[in-house]
Amino acid sequence: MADKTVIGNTTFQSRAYGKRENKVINISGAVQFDLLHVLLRDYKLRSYTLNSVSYHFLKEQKEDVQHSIITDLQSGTDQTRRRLAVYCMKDAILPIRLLDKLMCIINYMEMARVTGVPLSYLLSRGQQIKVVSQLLRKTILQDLILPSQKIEVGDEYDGATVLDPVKGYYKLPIATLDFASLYPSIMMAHNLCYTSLLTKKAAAELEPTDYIITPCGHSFVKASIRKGLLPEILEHLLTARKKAKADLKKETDPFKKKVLDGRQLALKISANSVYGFTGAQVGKLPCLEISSSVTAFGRQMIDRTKQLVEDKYNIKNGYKYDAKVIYGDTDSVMVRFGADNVAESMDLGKEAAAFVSEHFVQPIKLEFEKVYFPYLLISKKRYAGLYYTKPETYDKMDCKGIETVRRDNAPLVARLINNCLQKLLIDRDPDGAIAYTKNIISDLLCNRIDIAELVITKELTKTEDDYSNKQAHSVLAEKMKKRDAGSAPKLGDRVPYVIVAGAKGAKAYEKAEDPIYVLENSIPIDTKHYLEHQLMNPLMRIFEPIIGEGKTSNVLFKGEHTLVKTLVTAKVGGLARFAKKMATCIGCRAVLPKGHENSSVCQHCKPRESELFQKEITSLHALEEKFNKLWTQCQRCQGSLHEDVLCTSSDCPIFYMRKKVQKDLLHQDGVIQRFGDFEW
DNA sequence: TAATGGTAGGGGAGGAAAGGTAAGACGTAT
DNA sequence: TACTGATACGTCTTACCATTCCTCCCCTAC
Repeated sequence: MADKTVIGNTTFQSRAYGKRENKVINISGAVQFDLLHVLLRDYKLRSYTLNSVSYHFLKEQKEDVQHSIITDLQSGTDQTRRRLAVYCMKDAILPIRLLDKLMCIINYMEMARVTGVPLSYLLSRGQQIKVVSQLLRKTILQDLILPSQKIEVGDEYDGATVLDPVKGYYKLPIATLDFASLYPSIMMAHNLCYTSLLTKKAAAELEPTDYIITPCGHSFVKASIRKGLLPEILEHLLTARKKAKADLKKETDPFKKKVLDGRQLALKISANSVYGFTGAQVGKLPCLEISSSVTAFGRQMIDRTKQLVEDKYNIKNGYKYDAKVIYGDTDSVMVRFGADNVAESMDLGKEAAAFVSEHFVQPIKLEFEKVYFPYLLISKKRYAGLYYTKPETYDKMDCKGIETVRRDNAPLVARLINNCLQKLLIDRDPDGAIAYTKNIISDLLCNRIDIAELVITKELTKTEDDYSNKQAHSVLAEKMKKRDAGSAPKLGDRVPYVIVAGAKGAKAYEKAEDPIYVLENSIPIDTKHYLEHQLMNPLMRIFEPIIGEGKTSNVLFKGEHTLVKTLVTAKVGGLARFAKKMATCIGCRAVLPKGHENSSVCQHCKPRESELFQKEITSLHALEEKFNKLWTQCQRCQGSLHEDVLCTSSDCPIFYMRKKVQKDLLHQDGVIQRFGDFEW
């Protein structure tokens, strides 16, 4: 007998995944596997609409039909109902294709098997349940019972050390040494577990050789006396991962290769979340003695590593150069050995990794991972460089923390910075980068940048009332709710917006607007805001170390390219409401005298009227051609060349272009109309 | 209600507070 | 000579601004 299916509300909240409100239904005998949740958890994207995700992974789009049109389509003709059906079918087929392509089911099944939780838990619950499940698997073998602890909120504990970076642009290879699975290996090496934790009293009764005292003053009994559960779980996970990695290397079939890769990834994630579990204060079994000891060991180790490397690799000890640790974060150190070629740096890196590993308890191991050459170190957690794993060629350009990998800026910024870095790091062509940047700035100020490139998105992490400061995306979300509650962003959604021209001194949240609304109402963009608040600082940060402090600002932001601004006037709000539009001459833009408002040109330009008419006709044709191209492209996308385009996909650059050209076309048509009585 | 991995850190934006300046108010001397 | 009004000038208050600092918020590194 099947249960009655009912709809319920759930909220899920965690620091990693944010807060979301969902509807749930119970279906007996079937596992519900929501692709949206998979994507939200596993991929960091600028937008999570089916359209945008499909384009991202499958390079395929679907028609986006606004909910208000659906009723019209249904109650229309056979033809419109057919379109609705196609739309619905696409809605169903795309998720399946995505599931397939991303191998979601396979990876999630692997995870479920490794951690021992039902498949549905992986999407409806957090990380903790997986660790609890593994703990229970172990405790049952040892006849232990997991206590049901009352949750009490304690203080936060100290985390990892981030070494102060020696900022700058490095033209010498920088070797990177990493501890492999740092926190799990610390827990294994020092036998840190609930079952090995000693009270002060218990420690006093033991021989000093039987237990260790961690850097933050907690005592744990050694594995020889009693081996902890957590180290056992971790061992199991990491040996399984090693095996999966070895199998992965042997495997030739690309499909099975992906499966094994998914498996080893799942194992890595599980191992890492064991530490997080002990530090999760709002959790099943928090144990800050363990988590704070783990981080304390980590802090000690990174300082030690820095010292060991710098003390050994110097001219005094017979090496060619003095090595210098220029940066390090949690489990890694970046070393400038001084060698000027990648191969030599790699050799030194490998040697140093082996040397340092000797100084730590098994299974802690420092590994040589890669060389950056050249390397641009901007600040803590922000750097870029060419990534070498073999001496011959670089594998990729690696960017950490900077605008190219962040989702909370305009795509224009990410693209510009990325291209500049390519020119600076790969081509080593600062002049080319500067010229390119100037071009883009000029394009921006002249309104030649496509609006899709200017859309900023931010996640709505709480409801309006919970925000103590006004934020652009939350204020806009509220505004959109008033316009149309159905399509407005909800809690946990990413809100797209652009900054439009507004009164002088207006706050950003007053100038944020829905991109589609902007298009439909031809609201001008505040290009200056984009230059000053989006482009300027990131550009300064990457250019300054390379072309020199002080002069960057002059080179990039002063000069002709910033003067070609076209004046834009707002059509809504501000003073614009009181301004009266005057008819101007199409030839010279002079204001037409009273009584002549309907003419096309002024007296002065009259002789050139036919020439001007030709010019306007030409640009009309150009626009028409452009529009036709975009229209056909959209028709192709919707899969029929015989029907109107209804799509309003706010993630599609073509949609924005089509809308813009449509507006331009209308305007141009108006211009032509003014020549009305022109005689040939 | 039950359930929600961790800390470190950069950087943009808003908002309060402290600081600077010009205009006006007021008093005084001539 | 006494009184009054006009003017100039200095000091204080006030309103308005730009700047600084702190906090919130988002996102990322590990």
